[in-house]
Amino acid sequence: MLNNVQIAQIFLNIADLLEIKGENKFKFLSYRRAGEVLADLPRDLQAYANDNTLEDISGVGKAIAEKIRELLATGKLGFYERLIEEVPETLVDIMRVNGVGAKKAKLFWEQLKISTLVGLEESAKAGKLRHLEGMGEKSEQKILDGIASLKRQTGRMPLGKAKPIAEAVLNRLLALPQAEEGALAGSIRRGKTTIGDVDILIASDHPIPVMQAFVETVGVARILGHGESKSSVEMQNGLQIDVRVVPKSRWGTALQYFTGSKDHNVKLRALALEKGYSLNEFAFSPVDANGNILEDAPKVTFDSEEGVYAFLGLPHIAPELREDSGEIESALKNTLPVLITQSDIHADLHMHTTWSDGTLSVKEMALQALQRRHEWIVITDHSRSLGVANGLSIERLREQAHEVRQANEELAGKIRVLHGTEMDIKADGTLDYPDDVLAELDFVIASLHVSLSQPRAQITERLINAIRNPHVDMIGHPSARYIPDRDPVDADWDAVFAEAQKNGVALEINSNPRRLDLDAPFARRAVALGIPLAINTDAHSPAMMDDLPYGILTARRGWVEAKHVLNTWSWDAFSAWLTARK
DNA sequence: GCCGTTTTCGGCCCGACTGTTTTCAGTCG
Repeated sequence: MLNNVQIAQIFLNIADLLEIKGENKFKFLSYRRAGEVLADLPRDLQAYANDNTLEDISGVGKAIAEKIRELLATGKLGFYERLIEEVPETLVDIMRVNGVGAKKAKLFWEQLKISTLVGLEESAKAGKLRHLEGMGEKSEQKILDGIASLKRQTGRMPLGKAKPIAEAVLNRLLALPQAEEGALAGSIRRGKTTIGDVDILIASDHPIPVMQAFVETVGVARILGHGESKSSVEMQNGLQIDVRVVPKSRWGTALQYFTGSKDHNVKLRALALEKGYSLNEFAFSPVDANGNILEDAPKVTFDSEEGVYAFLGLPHIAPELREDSGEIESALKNTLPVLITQSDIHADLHMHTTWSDGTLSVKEMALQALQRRHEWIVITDHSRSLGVANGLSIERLREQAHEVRQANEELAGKIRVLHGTEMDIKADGTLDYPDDVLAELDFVIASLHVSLSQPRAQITERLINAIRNPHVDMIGHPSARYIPDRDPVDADWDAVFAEAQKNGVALEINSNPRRLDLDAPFARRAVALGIPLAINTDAHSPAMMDDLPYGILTARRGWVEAKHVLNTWSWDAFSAWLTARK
């Protein structure tokens, strides 16, 4: 059976092929939008189909819902098969080359019978492209550069890797005397799990020297564009960075605009039009009844984002929510969530020590946690079957209890240290410690680490079996994905969530930027179902304790409030929750 | 093809940069 991502990809391909065909713009845009939405759903499309709620998905109407049903039922789509007989499917690869869009793809295909990336590269090398209308030597070279770049690319970069690079570039630009203000915008500011390219915004009345400094930044491999107020570069590690410079007086509209997402902005502009204004990155411009800008009328500008939203009659919408997934409707009704912030967290329920594969002792971890103002932590080393991580035998687990007790005595009044485990859910579905051992612990995490490619039924059964054990308090990194190398496990998440809801078992949002698991759409679903969450670092070293901001970003993207998260609660509330579970 | 607190029909965002042009189309975000 096709999964959501595969079905989404088919719609994205349809969009590209329809665009090449010259089909109505809004038609192919609808397919593209559907593709983008489907890739990010928190449930299987089959589940929506079963509930008859496919058309409740934003961007999915009657026609696309019908196509999804056909794909689910047969694994094929007649419409798509007929389309790729007309337009070669491989043209979508050509459109991935920087500088090649639908029109160029069509041109190469019709004039030179080029339908593959290899064919495009050969023709460009042979100097055949330059003679086509609208093409020249420079465009031909640009295409060759684009193909080379595509070959280097390893896909989107994890947030945790891209963000520090982006911040370093931003700080260099902010050090320039001409730069008045600067910020990361785009998907990094929204906290997306993976980053396609980096957007940086600088406020300055002297953009040219800022642009010059940017394209000369250390680590730049290639300059993709270099204008007065906008430039793009490709870094040596393949990351693309775009910088825009705007005057300080327009900072608010510009930061809003360049933070996106595209769909969020489209909705905001529609809202602006209802109020008689056209909104762009510079200002609100009054329009006439036909939507034409009144050139003589004064434009409205804002130096803060709050001003932009207020002008539209909205409270400020946090960047993490700006995905057009209901945030504007919610803002209009004044029912936006009060999103969790890092300062709400005062505990960490998942951390490792030298007892298994961590780098510090129990007390040393506790001292590190204390430095980060935590009130309590849970030591959760690996369990016995995870040999590669030096998992604890029952005997060693009991010895560790003594060390935890000792740390508590030494740190009394400063921080509480709880004794827990990150216990493996074994391949056969059984748990790694017997119930009587689990009963001795303060907090029990159950996690998947092995046999992650099992079929759906088996993975689901393992998770559900763990949730049903009365001693299990939380499922750690539930999908076990590892970005970008390992996909999430294939499970019936509807069933898993239902079981967690029934048993009051918490689900983790793991802050490790390679995990970020639960992902935001799943976190949002957990909130809707009233399943408690915990945002933990899974720290194996003190440095990893500082990954917490990534977990917070993910939670905020999932509309999570502090009250939904166990480690924001007071000690009394948390211990009462634990006691009630025992 | 989708969508609706004006609408079930008639809208659907818009500017910078590039390379090719002699005034603009294509691409991108």
